[in-house]
Amino acid sequence: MNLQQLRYAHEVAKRGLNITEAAAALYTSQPGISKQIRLLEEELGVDIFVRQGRRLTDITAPGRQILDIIEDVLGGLANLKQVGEEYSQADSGTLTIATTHTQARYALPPVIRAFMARYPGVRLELHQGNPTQICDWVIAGKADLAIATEAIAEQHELVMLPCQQWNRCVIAPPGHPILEERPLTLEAIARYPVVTYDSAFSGRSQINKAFAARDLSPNVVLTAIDADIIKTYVSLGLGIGIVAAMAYDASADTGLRAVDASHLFESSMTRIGIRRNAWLREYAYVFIELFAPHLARPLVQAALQGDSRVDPGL
Amino acid sequence: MNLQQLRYAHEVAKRGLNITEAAAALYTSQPGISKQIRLLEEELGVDIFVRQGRRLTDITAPGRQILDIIEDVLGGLANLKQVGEEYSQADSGTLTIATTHTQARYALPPVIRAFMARYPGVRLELHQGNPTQICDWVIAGKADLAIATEAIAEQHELVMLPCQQWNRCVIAPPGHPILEERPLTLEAIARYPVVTYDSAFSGRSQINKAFAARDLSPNVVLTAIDADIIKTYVSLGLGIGIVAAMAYDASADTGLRAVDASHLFESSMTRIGIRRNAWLREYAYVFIELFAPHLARPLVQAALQGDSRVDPGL
DNA sequence: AACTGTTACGCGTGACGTAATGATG
DNA sequence: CATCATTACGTCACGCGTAACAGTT
Repeated sequence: MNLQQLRYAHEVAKRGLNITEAAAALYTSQPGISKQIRLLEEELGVDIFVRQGRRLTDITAPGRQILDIIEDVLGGLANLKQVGEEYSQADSGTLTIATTHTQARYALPPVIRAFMARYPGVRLELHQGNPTQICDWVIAGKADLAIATEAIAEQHELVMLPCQQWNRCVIAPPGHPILEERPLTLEAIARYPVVTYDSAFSGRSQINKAFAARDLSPNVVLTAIDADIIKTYVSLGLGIGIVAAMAYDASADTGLRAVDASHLFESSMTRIGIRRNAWLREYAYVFIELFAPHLARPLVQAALQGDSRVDPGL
Repeated sequence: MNLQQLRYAHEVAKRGLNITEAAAALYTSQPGISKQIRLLEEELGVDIFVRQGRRLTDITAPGRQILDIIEDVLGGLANLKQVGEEYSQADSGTLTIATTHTQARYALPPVIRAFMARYPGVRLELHQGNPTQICDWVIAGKADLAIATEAIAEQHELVMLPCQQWNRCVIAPPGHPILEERPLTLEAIARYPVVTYDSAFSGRSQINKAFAARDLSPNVVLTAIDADIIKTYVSLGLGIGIVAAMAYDASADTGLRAVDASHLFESSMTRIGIRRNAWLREYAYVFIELFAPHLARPLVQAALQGDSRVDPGL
């Protein structure tokens, strides 16, 4: 058995059972992969892939289990490298964070500022995407941490740690009648055109749920993936906006007014997602704790080991 | 990086940092191991072992973490092989159980009989040892399951699943005055010479604890690692015995009488120990469920994944 | 006809074993 | 002097790439 064989099988599975594509991705030849996979299957005594004639069409039952284990093993190898880097260059390296616009724009800046001051040698990479992409990146090892809201129903490969709870507010241009509604109701909101998040983002599902529960269908005239866009169009008078409360800054958003809407929508939870069993660099733990002070290192480590007892409240 | 390198480093660490010995154990040459380990260290950029001159004297801090990860990776490889065997020969293979005399003699026979009837093609191996050895065997991959009482305070590498609770009884030759004590007390027991388990076994610690709590020091004249020896000497009149209740069989042990002692000693728990993240053969799950019917497969699997929420009461 | 996986084959690297050397107690 | 790790070196095998071949759509 061979590490390459494991990498090959993994990549082929990842690339939709296409050996040619896997070969290209790994900068090697198709025949090499083909052969090594057959050798692996031979050694294990089980086929991993279903072949119809000369084409891979599916993964066998044992194949699924084998690929799961291979993922663990390859994750372990990545961890080994991390340990090496940690000790050979403790204060330099890269921290890659996959996150959404909302987090990157409103929640992360002070954290990143503090982090950079503390670890000037660490290169920070911020990858922006939707919650699904973000999680995939972390699972694939392309990012160390995912930071998002509602980020996908507990994937097995990821450990999700609760960070902050946040609520929404309704924004409108000054003088808009919605600002006079006391108390603010869903029914009132439903009377005006609404601008809010795209359905893949920022707990848009919470918003839908709240309206659905009252049998209301808001007139959503525009959806965006970030609050800045929403605010822009609300200023233009396109409608009223529903955004994360943290996205409204009274002093900066002078052309807008906001009304708290905590009571209308279930609050959302920002979470950090980390690959299960991942080995994190020292500075990654520091980053996490800067972002969510209650997530102290030992807690995070216990959670990474799959200890579900550790569920740090909020 | 290379699987061999990982195996080498692992074996060297296991063999007390002796490359020569590791080479012998792996049927290869010292220079090969020496070189491959250096290559691994070079690739990771960190020393795993502390060298004083030409001798390995210790493991470095990163080395400890690296070796931990290596253990996981090698465990994964073992799991791959298991999957292969499971599917290539579903009903044949080997199940290796490490256990103590008490379990092997009194608790396991009916289970093993049932198991053998169901899986005639599976070779059963029973390795007998003390709780410490038993756990080590499972961790080292020499055995699939450990079955023991009080088997060591929760090792991180092992998942321990509670199986049965059991109590003790006092045995004595017919006519012995202890048999007339109603109710039986620790003080009464302390008046006679006692024969019981060796301190490494069968919750001997529970016995000590009970006496210590009353400031009594029983006159232990003989300790043994199994109940058969104890019973033999009790029959000879050497003293009274304290054994697991399951070890006394009124119909078979005609030269002995027993008195329940559940109220005197804290009850003990038989547990099954399995390597964390191990991949078990189908028949291993069946065996576990035969032994402890409440330990259904999904429960055991969840526990193996390190899900500590799963703590199946008794 | 285009695409994809498999077989055949030759090359080069790299892992391994033997022998020799260097440290250490 | 015995033990043990490291260096040096030759050998062999295995993984890889190229080329040709064989199914699939």
